[in-house]
Formats: sequence, C-alpha cells, structure tokens
Amino acid sequence: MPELPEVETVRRGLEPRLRKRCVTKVEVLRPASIDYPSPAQFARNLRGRSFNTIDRRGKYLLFNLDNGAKLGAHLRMSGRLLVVSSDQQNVAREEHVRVKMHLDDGKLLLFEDMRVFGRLWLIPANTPVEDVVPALQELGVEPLSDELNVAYLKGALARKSQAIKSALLDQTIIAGIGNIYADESLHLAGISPLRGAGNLTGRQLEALVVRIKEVLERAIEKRGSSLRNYTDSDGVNGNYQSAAYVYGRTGQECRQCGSTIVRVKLGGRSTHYCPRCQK
DNA sequence: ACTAGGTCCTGGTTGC
DNA sequence: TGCAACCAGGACCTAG
Repeated sequence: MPELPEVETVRRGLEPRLRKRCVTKVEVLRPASIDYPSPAQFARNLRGRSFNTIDRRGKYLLFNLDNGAKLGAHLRMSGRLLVVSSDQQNVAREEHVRVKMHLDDGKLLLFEDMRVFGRLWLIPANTPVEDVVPALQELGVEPLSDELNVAYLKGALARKSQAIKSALLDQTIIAGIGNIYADESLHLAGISPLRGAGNLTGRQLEALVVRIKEVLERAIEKRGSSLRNYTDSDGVNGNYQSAAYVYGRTGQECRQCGSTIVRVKLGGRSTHYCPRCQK
C-alpha cells in the first residue's frame, strides 16, 4: 500500500525513535518475510547492532547500522514498521506480526504485514546494496530530486506504446509512484491515463513533472495517505485521502469541472480519472 | 526489447 | 443474514 509519501513518513517517524538504539533480540515469526540472508543469520547478525540514520530509495527503506551493514525493508501492499512499548503491542495485530526486533530501551520494532508481500534484507558491511536487493540497480529517478525533469521524462517515455499511467507505475522510470499518486498526478496535469506514454506533448510533459512533485510533496506534508489500513510508525492515520481528486472517487463529481469520475482497469490496476478534464 | 497478464497472500467490502 | 465474488496502495516472472 505505501507509496513514496507513506514510506517517507515512516522513515521520518522511525529515525528519531531508532537512532542509537541497539537490537537486543530478533524473533522471525514468518521466515519467508526475510529475503536475505537466511532467517537464522538475519536474526544472529542483526542482534547487537545499533541504528544510525535511515535512507529511502523509491519505496525501499535502508537502515544504516553501526558496523556498516544495512537493514533493508520494502512494505509492499500491507507492511508496517512500528515502534511500540512492550505493553502496547496491541497497536499491531499479533497474528500479522512477521518479525519482532527487541530494542535496548525496552521497546519493540515490529514488522507487521497482513498480506505477507513485504520483505526485509540484511545487507552485510562492504557489500553493495544492489548485490542483495537487485531491484535497486534498476530503480529510476527520485521524483522529488532534480533528476526528474522534462528532458529526462521525455527521453524515458520516447516511443513507448504503453499507457502513461502504466509508465508512471514502472519503478525503473520513476521510483516511488504507486496507483494513488499516479492517478492524482495525471488528473492535475490534465492527461488521460490511457494516453500512450510516447505521445505526450511538451506542455503535457512539463505539467506532469510539476504535478508529480506537487502531489508527492503535498502528501508527505499530510503524512501520507489514510486509505485502507495505512498508518505511520505510531499507528496514526495519515490524512491525504480527504484531499484526493480522483482516487477512490468513482461516480462522484470532479472537483474541477463537476463531471463524473470514472474507473477503468488498466494493466490490472484500477484507474480513476475525469474524462472531461483529462485528455 | 516491450508489454500485458498472472501470481504471490489475507481480509474487508459489496452485492445477490 | 449468509455467502461468494470482488477488491486492495506492489512488483516479480513468464509468455507472446
């Protein structure tokens, strides 16, 4: 579920809570949630390590550890990372807690993941992160950096026949955009999600770049989306949902022109847009 | 090389 | 009310 703004919100929430905290014990409750190394090695090698800063790349979180190793995490659809007191574990649903990391201040870092698509990695010191998490090698530009500009997007989309919505979800082009913010960005840019990615005009490319940044920044300010069961590291809901223009508003009036928002399937994903505003 | 589609899972919601 | 079908914010893998 989490897209870039939600992952960034989690990063900001966890960093001050985890910094200088030492992991005293690791319980892997669902072995398949650990992608690398083996669950036993993961637990053994993480124990005794202290957290430093936390980096984010697209929807990936990378926790820097005191010995140069890194803890990698991808929340996929339903993952959450929560820091809770031992008497507040009910913030997470016990049956969905996949990994439990005990901290030296008595608190717990919980990896909760109902749909079990999420993954954790432990990247050894002196090992390139991409060697352990290959997808990072292929990851596209960070949308909030200057790397995402009209020239880059024009080149990346040139001669692409797929729908622009599908291209926005392609993490090797831009890292971090998911289904909600793809729909929202296209709406504000006035571009139909069905339009061929390679056929955007210069003006549309410009609008899209501006709107992607605007939508993501605004969502981060609002601490992420509150759709479904998304919460930050405190278990508090974000509140982007009330600000959505098209996502989840099928059948409702377009906030800009009053027409009816429609929903279609595109690449297996539900896609919301205003047929009148978006061409 | 690109792209669409199926798949991994569990649980909440919708509609008959 | 009960139950089945559908839906979910991601991304990998395969086949065409």
